[in-house]
Amino acid sequence: MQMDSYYFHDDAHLFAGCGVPGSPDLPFADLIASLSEPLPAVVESQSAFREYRGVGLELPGTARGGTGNGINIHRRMMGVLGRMGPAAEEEERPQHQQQQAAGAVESSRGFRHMMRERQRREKLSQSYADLYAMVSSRSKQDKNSIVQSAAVYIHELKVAKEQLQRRNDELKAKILGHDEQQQCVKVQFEVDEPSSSVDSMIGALTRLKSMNVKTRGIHSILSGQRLTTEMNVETTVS
Amino acid sequence: MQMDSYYFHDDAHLFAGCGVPGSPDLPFADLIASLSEPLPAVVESQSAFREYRGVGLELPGTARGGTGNGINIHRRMMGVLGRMGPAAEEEERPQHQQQQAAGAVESSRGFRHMMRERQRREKLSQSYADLYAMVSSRSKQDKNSIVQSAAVYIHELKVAKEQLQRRNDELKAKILGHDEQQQCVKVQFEVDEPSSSVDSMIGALTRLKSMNVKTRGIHSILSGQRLTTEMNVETTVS
DNA sequence: TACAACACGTGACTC
DNA sequence: TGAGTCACGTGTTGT
Repeated sequence: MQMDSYYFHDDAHLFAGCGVPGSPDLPFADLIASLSEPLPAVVESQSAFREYRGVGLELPGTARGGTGNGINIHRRMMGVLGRMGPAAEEEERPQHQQQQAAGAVESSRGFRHMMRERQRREKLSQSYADLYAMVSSRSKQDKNSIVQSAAVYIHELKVAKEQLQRRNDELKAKILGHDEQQQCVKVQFEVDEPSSSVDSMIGALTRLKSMNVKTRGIHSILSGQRLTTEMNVETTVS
Repeated sequence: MQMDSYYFHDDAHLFAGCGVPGSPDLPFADLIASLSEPLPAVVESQSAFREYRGVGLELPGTARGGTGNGINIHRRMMGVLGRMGPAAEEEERPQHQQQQAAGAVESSRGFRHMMRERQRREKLSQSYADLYAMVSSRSKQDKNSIVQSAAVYIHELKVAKEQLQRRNDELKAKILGHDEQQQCVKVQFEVDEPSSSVDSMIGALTRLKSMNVKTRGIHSILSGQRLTTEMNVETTVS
């Protein structure tokens, strides 16, 4: 008898989504959807897993961790071969406490393992959905596209951020006059009525300063009613 | 007899990685590692897949694509129930060409399916490795961490890029004088020798222009040897 | 010891 | 029909 070894526990329908993968608007949330109609308790195939890890021969000589991967499949095949024993379906066993406890332990272990894996998959699906929400404009809904698009998107964003940062620094340097392409020019003008023009010039200088025009030096000559001022201000070549 | 239904083809060891998942420096490339020692041809379990998709009952009444996810597990369970038939292990069959061809087709189909799935997994692992190279500084190596870190990283990069873009626009507006916080101030000065000062003023204006100081208006009065100029220039309050 | 993470083969489903 | 994708349960390995 060919057993499919699917674990259809009675409580499994509380967790199993078995969703529609190609659903276009719910990409990876099909596991969360709870089932509406209760299953009428068709099978109790827990006993089919009684021999679960029954003849697990261990083969401790396999060097784990490295390049020797071919041994693993051999090992597993040997396990499959060794596990080809009697099926032991749901007939009454000798009710020794040891066997009962062992069976319960084994069964609960497998069940917990399955549940953990199911939760893990669900969590991963949620992470996929979250990531897809970030790249949905440039990616398809399948996992590979999501991961690839995320990688290229992160790369693009990194590059864009870097050159934006550079451009920002350039602009800031331009404003602050810390550009190395700056030049000094002479701005020369004269005002009369220096008693009042001083204030106006100070105001003008203040304005110029507020315009981030940095003055390198000021040479002023007050002669009579005229104030001749020569400023070295920094400017930049465009 | 319980059959595990693992597909251990003879050529399978050419592709099967069976890697070490927790290898710390090769996170997802363990599939690529080829096997060194050839397996000495232990089993030929192709005939175990002779009844592969033998009793696939279809249940066409299930509305696919939507919220009806509970039907799927029922359907699959019905499939499992219905497939609990005679096993048909490796005994000699009547060698009809039709059955032979069918068996070859089925077997090769299952094998190709397995290979495709293996390639798909390998591709996905490569994508994971690529994505991990993008987020390796802030993520662990497991899949869930990679996907989650990628999501939050993309979010952070988006936010950073946006505010960098905003800051950039602000700086650009500050430079170009397109700030809405700008004010007009009067810069008033006078020069004599207007015949030569025109050029100097033009030069000064050019310099001011090259400094991105935008002039709103110029009012010049030439009286005698003096040029009185009043400019409205835009400036910004800090 | 139990748990977490993974790769695997497989059936279901979609296009 | 066939290729592609997915979720599933399972065995294995590292912590």
